[in-house]
Amino acid sequence: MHGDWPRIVAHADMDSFYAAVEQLDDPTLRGKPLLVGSARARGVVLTASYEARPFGVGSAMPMVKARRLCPNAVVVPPRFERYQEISAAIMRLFGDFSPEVEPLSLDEAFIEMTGSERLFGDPETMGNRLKEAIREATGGLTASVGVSATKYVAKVASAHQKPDGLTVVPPDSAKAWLAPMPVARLWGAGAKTEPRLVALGLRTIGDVADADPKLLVDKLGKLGLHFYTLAQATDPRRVDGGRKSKSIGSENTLACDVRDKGEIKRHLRRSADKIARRLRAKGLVACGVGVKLKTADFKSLTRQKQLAEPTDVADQLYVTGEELLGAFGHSGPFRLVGMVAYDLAPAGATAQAGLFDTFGRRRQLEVAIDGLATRFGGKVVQRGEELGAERAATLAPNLDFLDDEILED
DNA sequence: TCTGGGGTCCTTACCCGG
DNA sequence: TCTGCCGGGTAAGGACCC
Repeated sequence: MHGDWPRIVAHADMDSFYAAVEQLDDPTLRGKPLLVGSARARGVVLTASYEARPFGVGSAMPMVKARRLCPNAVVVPPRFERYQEISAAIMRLFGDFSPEVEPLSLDEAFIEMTGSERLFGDPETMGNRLKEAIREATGGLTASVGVSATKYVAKVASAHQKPDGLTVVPPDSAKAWLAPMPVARLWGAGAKTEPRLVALGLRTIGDVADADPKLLVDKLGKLGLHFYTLAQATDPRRVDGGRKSKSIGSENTLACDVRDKGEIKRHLRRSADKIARRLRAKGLVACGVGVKLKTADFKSLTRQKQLAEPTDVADQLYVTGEELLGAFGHSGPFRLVGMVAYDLAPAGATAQAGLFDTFGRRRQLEVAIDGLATRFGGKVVQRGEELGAERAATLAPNLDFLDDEILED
């Protein structure tokens, strides 16, 4: 029935997750068209229940438009903590199936199932077991699952039959299975890139698979090669359960556009508070801060800056944000104010050191403090990423010197 | 009809030092 | 000393995803 499976990758995607959770928690909402999203001015639909979708409403649609299309819909504001709670339970459940689970968002994840046939059966049985486990653990939420030999095909497969679907695509038929689909299904081809592909005469994924890869790279750069690889169904990316977040942000679209510096600063302050709280909750510090403004005509402007010292303190984020505000050569009005913390590193675990590398250039390094305790077990960390021994030796040829520097702190 | 909030990744521009 | 080139690092912006 199925030939060689060099790898087995599952992709699980919860069906209209936020709306389904609301219907789970409040039985009176079941069977009704439901829109989850802010009902404030300028709000959009986060998720529409399946009962609402026949009216033509969907994610990212302005709430006013959705209500016009579906006047009988119930609108409820999102409860992210609740979705997070259920998401965490589902991700833990996936951990019972595989040590390699890569969440993509609250409601979907890749699960590396290679080598698990003996425990969970053939790919189709695996998929059914995943679905059943989710239903049981959540008290009735459904997921759509795709199983194939690569991440991309598994992801397309999970979307193939929704809701409550299971699609298994054996590796030897994956390329042919993708071929008739429109190029918009390529991961990374959105509103801007899809027309570019069509303009090149490429309408289906099969067209891209048969195209000259040199032409694709020439016209689309790295993205072109990415599309070519996807279209061959040979996507080599591994399921990566160890991804760390690279930034934490908070932004707000205002009820009406503002010019007033004082009001902009108040929003900045709120974002700084929120970000600092989330940094501390995750045990992280930020080494950089950015401010984002969106003009009334939808152009987004950003300014960013490295911090003198990594921080998880709202005041320090805010002070830098305030400074950056002066660097915008635009007086508004603005419809959105936001802040981002980036270059995240584990809090407390690192201290900064400036030192000169073998080329005599000054480098910012961070040294794990828990490593200092054992003096010779120290890891060298740069921007939160552990450096390999070889690279660390190049940047910091004398770890003793580095230890001494830090111990004097 | 009027466009959210959370992110990631890529490209381009520019500065700096050698 | 000036100029060009190159590479690394950083900043800004844009496209995309859910």
